[in-house]
Amino acid sequence: MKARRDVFQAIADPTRRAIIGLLAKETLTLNTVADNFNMSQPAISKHMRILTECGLVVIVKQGRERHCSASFSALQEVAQWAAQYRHFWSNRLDTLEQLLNE
Amino acid sequence: MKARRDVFQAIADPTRRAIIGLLAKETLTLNTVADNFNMSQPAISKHMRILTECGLVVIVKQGRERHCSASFSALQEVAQWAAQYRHFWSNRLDTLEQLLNE
DNA sequence: TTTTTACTAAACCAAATGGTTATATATCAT
DNA sequence: ATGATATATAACCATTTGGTTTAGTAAAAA
Repeated sequence: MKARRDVFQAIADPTRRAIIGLLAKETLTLNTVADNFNMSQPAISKHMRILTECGLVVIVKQGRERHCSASFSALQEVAQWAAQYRHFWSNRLDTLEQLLNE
Repeated sequence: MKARRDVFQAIADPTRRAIIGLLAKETLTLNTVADNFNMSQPAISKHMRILTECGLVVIVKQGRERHCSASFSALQEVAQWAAQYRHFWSNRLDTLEQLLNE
């Protein structure tokens, strides 16, 4: 697995986006997260590792359990990247879209 | 290559994000785009195909040239997905809001 | 102390990704 | 008609991805 994680690459996977969605509601243990998906616990463990490596999830060890919480500040990079192009779809359509919609 | 394209997966690659950045300034032919990167023309052709498949780029054939323009409405999905978690990092909301209101 | 439980780590695998080079094709210029 | 240009397509390749199963380990429960 790659050493340095990128948040854009982390959210590319739908399972990982779903994990973030779950953790937005509440902190969950790794196994509880895994219960929500149709895949093995080690698979979720791997996804969780990717999410922690880019700062989207923080894991707190509590006994034998791993309590996973989302850390949304890492999403700012994504939000800002998308937002820089916002004027292209907000006030007006870009010229090409205008052409296509005619 | 996968049949159905996902915008999250499309923007996961830094080269493709850079292409979007270029096309935000102006419409460019495929070769002109390729000139901006240290990779072959077929490589850019492939990236462009992924970008068109998820609606982020529209290509207009003009003679032997392919005029590529960004179509940013596909980014709304990304912006909205990130925005739903915005209140979690709202202490820095002012910065993002400034950006959005530009 | 023994056995569950919660998780990690390792070995493995098929498929996808991101690149290459070589070749084909259509259009434009001469 | 011939050659150059813009791009596509194909074949190929190494690496990454996303999953699996099978151990191992540490903590809790019995």
